[in-house]
Amino acid sequence: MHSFTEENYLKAIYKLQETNGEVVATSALAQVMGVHAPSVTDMLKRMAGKKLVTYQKSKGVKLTERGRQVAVGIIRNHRLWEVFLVDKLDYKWDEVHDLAEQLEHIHSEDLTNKLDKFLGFPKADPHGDPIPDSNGVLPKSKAVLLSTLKINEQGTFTGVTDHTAAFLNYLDKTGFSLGDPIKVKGIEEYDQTYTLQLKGKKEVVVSFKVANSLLLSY
Amino acid sequence: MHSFTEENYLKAIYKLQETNGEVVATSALAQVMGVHAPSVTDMLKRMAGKKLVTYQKSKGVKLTERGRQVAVGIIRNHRLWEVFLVDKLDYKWDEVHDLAEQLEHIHSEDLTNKLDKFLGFPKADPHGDPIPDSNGVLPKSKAVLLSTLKINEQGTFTGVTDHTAAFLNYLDKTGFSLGDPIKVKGIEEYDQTYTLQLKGKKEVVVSFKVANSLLLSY
DNA sequence: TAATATAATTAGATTACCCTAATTTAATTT
DNA sequence: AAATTAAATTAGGGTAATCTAATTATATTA
Repeated sequence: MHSFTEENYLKAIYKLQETNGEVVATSALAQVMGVHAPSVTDMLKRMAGKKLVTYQKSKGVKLTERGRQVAVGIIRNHRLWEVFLVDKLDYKWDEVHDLAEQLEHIHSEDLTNKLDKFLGFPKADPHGDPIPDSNGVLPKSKAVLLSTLKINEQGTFTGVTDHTAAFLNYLDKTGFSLGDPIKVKGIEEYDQTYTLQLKGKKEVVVSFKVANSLLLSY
Repeated sequence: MHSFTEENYLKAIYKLQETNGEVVATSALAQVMGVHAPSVTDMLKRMAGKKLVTYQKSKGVKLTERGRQVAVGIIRNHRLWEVFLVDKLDYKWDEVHDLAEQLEHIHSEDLTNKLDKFLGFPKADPHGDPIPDSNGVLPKSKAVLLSTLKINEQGTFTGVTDHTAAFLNYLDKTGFSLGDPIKVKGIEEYDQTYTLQLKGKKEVVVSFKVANSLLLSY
C-alpha cells in the first residue's frame, strides 16, 4: 500500500495537472503540499522509483497511469465520504472537507463500493464535484462558469470552483443552493458585478469573483 | 494529536492492563504490537515524555489518566465503526475488525458523536463488546463465561472473548447468534465438552475452548 | 546464595519525510 | 549573448519508528 503522504502528493499532482496543464512544477507542488521545495524533490524521486510518477530533473512531474489510478481512487473515496457526512450525519457542505481528507485514506476498495451502494450511487459530492466510478472513470463535466454567461442566459447551479468554507458560507447566506436555477439579469460594465435571479425570483448582486466560482449546467 | 502508532500502543497497553493486571511488560507489548522489544522500550520513553504512560526502566508501563482517556476514545471509535459497517453496510461480524482498525484513528470527537447518534446510540458492537460513552466511561460487563455454568443453567449469549474470524465463522455455521438464549444440557467429565441447547431447541456439542470463549448474561 | 535463564536496555543503523543553506540549472531581461 | 533573477537540486541534518547485536538487570533454580 501507499503511505498517506504519497497519496496526498498523488492527489495534488492530479489536481495540478487538471488545472495547470500536463507537467507540474516542484514549486507548485511544494506550495499546495505546504512543504519546502527540497522535500518535494526528495519525495518525487521516491515516487518515481515506485512508478507512480515520471520525473525528470528540473523538468517537472507527470503521473503514470498507475499514479493516476491511485489518485482518482482517493478522489472517489473523498467525495463519497463527503456525501456520507452530509447526507447521513447532517454535516453542512462547508464542514466536511477536513474529515474527508482523513477518511479518503481508508484502504479498502470493498468498503468504498459498499459505501457507494449505501449512498445510492451518487453522481456528485455535496459541492457538485463528480464522483469517479469504480473503474476510475471520472465523467467530464459540461458545466460552465457563470462568468461566461451573457445577459438573460440561465442554467442550473451544479458546482463551485472555490471550496473554502468562507465561500460556501457566503453562498448559503446569500441564498444559493445546489440544483437551483440561476438567471443572469444584468452585468455591470464598470466593475463586472452580476445581477442574478435565483429560485423564487429573488435577485442578488454578486462580484466577478463570485460569478467566476459558480458552475452552471443546462 | 497523537500518531496512529502511539494510539495503537495505548490501545494495546489498555487491553493488557484489563486482562493481565495493572502493569504491562515490555515483552508482552512487543508481542501484541508485532515489533521487537527494543522498539517498545524506545517508544515507551517517548510516550512517557508526553505523559501518556508512566514508565520505569525494567519495571513495566501503566497508562496515565490522559493515556487511558485516549485509549478508551479509540475503543469507542472502533466499536462504533464496527456497528456502522455491520448495520449500515451489511458487513458480517467476522469481516469488520481490520477496517475498524483503520477507521478508529479518524480524529474528530464531533464525528464520533454524530456517528453514535446516526447509529441510534448502540450499547455494544457486533461482537457484544460494550461501547464507551462520550465521557470515556465503559460500562462494566456482568457477563460470565459459559464455561463457568453448571448443568441446566442458562443465559443470553451476549459476547465473545475470541474475536478471530475463524471462531466467529464457526459460531455462524454452528447456529450461535448474539442475543439468543443458551442452556447447558450436559458437561462431559472426561474431556469437558458441553452439550448446549440453542434457540429453537437445537442441541450442539462444543469443546471447552468454545465454552470458554462465549459470554452469557442473565 | 551462586549459577543460570529470561527479560529489558543500550548502542548503532535504517527508512520515510521533512528542514536550512549552498549550489546549480533554467528562464528572463538587458 | 551576457547578466540577472527565479526555480530546482544537492549536501548535510533532524525526528519517529523500526531493526540487530551486545550488554545489563531481574527472576528462577539448583
